Amino acid sequence: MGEQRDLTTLEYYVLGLISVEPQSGYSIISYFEMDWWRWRGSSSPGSIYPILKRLESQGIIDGELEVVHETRPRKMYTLTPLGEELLDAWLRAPVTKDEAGEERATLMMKFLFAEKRLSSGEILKWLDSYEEATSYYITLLQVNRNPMATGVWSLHQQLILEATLMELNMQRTWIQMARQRLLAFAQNGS
Amino acid sequence: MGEQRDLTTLEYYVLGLISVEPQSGYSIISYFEMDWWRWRGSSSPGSIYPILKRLESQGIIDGELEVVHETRPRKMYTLTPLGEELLDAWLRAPVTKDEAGEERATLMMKFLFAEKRLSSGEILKWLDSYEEATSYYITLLQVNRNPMATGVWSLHQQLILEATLMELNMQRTWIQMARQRLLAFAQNGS
DNA sequence: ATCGTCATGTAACGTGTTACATGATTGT
DNA sequence: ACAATCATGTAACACGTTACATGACGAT
Repeated sequence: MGEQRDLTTLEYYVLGLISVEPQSGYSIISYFEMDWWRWRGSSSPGSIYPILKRLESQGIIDGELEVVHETRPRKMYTLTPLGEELLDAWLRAPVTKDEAGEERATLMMKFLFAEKRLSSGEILKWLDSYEEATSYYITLLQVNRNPMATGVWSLHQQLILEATLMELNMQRTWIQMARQRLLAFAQNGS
Repeated sequence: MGEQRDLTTLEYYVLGLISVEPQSGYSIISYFEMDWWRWRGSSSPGSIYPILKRLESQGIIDGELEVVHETRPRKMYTLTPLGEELLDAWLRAPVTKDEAGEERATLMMKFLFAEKRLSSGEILKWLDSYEEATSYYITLLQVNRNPMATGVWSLHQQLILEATLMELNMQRTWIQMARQRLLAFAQNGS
């Protein structure tokens, strides 16, 4: 108990994977190697096994040797109540302005794990905060866009600003689309 | 000289800033604090000063105390020929498939510093490689998109795939726009 | 006189990377 | 018999973060 230090993104990723179903160190590493939706970081044994030890010693996950039948023994980890609490708090946390500007990969990761752990109401609330943070950034950047026309910014700087704005607008469009799909799903389960 | 170790992204960032104009440790830190186009990383004295020492000891940058007039003394760094060579090689390197999927911020940083260091021909070639890498990813993901319809993917997984595709398409659109603007600029300097 | 800014540094720390080591089981 | 895969670990290292320390100069 005592002070609860902040977990790293990688640690939350591990928690998320375990929350979907119990995992061994090896299965977590394999998952990172598939890497279907672009999470940066190779995550070799050198990071995963120490993380599992760390989380276990803090009572966040619980590992026990699988009953050996047909296959080699492996240590399967599940979330403890504390682990569930930490993960859910992290998933529920509203998106801040800073997160909207960077780290889309992390946000998508949250969104992925939220599917099975949060209620649709909570997920919609989270999307709202995401949209708000994104909109905040868009207006902020558009203020900077004016001097852009007057030649304060170089050509490349202008183009980079343009790219950032395009990305933020894309994010907003996606959020709206996601919300509608979630609502449609909730209504007729299609 | 011996083996030339790889520089980190942060080190290249520092090189880029110095290439634009000579910098002191303090001015570099201030630049990071402005942070106008979203580069992740606070970059406090604890990282910048060691980097400057490291780069200087390797003959990549050259620092000398500014002649003191009116203001306090500070160590201003410039690129050595080796430093210019390393920076330019990094800027010129074609975008790989991996970089296209992640790290847009780093690519934009390259694009920023390329403005003053590469010829427009080289920049256009770089954009071509960027587009190729992006297109590669788009086709790769669209293959994965089919099973999506058949219900292998969960709703959230589908949406995340959708977001990734939207981002990649946005990047491609931006690349094409950037190319046209660069060409227009080269022709009539508007 | 004192506060904020300019300016440079260091020391402890945490975390992820790289590389290595081990060994059992399954497939050919 | 041998290679590939499953499975777990550790030790050295590099890098960035946090926090601290120092001090000169300019403004109020």
